[in-house]
Amino acid sequence: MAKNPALVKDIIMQNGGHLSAVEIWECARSQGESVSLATVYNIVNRLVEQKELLEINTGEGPSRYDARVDDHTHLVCARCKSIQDVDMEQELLSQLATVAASFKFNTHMTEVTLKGVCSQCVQSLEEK
Amino acid sequence: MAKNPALVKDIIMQNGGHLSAVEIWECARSQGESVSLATVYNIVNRLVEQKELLEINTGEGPSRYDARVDDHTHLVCARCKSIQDVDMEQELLSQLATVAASFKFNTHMTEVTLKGVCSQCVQSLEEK
DNA sequence: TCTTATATTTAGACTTATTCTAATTAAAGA
DNA sequence: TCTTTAATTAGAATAAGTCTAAATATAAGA
Repeated sequence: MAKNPALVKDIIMQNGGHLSAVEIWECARSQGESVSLATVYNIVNRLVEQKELLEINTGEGPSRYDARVDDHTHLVCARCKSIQDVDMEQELLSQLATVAASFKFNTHMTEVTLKGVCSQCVQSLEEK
Repeated sequence: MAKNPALVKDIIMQNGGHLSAVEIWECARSQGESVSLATVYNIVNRLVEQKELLEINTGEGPSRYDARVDDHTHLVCARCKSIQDVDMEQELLSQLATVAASFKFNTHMTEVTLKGVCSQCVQSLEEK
């Protein structure tokens, strides 16, 4: 993988923005990059620390890494496991920050996740 | 553990409301209940399905189970790993639901988690 | 009651996701 | 070049949870 953690971000962006470590690894290998899974984990962990990637944990399956790192909401489909990014209103964010501050909680990051069924899955369920 | 999944909920409530399966298990044993970890997992999984417990996944360490199941926000401390429940304004919830609906996303549940440092940890950090 | 059927519990093997370790390889300085 | 430092690696180790098949308990029927 050479000196290129940017490649990891590229791979993620070229593939919908939300990949697991194993998916990144498979993808890198399929493009002829010789890299070990351990290195992929090393790189994504570093990028997460540096806030260049966001780690998403849906509570099922492996962590996935999001190339978009600004505050936003995730729509996680329980059926197809897809993750959709949605903008978060600044107002909503500041509301949450205010609540947290009232508990003297020093917020570092805000995660908003809606779990449910995405439009495509709703549709394919209706067709049956 | 006899015929008593209610015991699991009791244990959780008597211990701050947010326990992992292993913690529930240890606690049950320490009160003289003979139960295996597999059974604890069986019970909590069933209770989560029945929406009598909420599974919380902080992305670090094991899942924890929350005895409070209505929509609310979690303040997760990165330092001491504590989880604090905070009421969620209905307005905020409906805002999120509206956004999701605009993507034809069929929301089943809403998770809002703020990660940061809790008041106690902020304090003990300042003392140094 | 005894017998059988059904449900619950269990220990331990297994799986998955991830980290750790120690060896190897590559890069950078002197 | 030789030496030091950093990056990468394979594979072992760990953690969390599930699965399986046997054991145990419970319930139901005769």
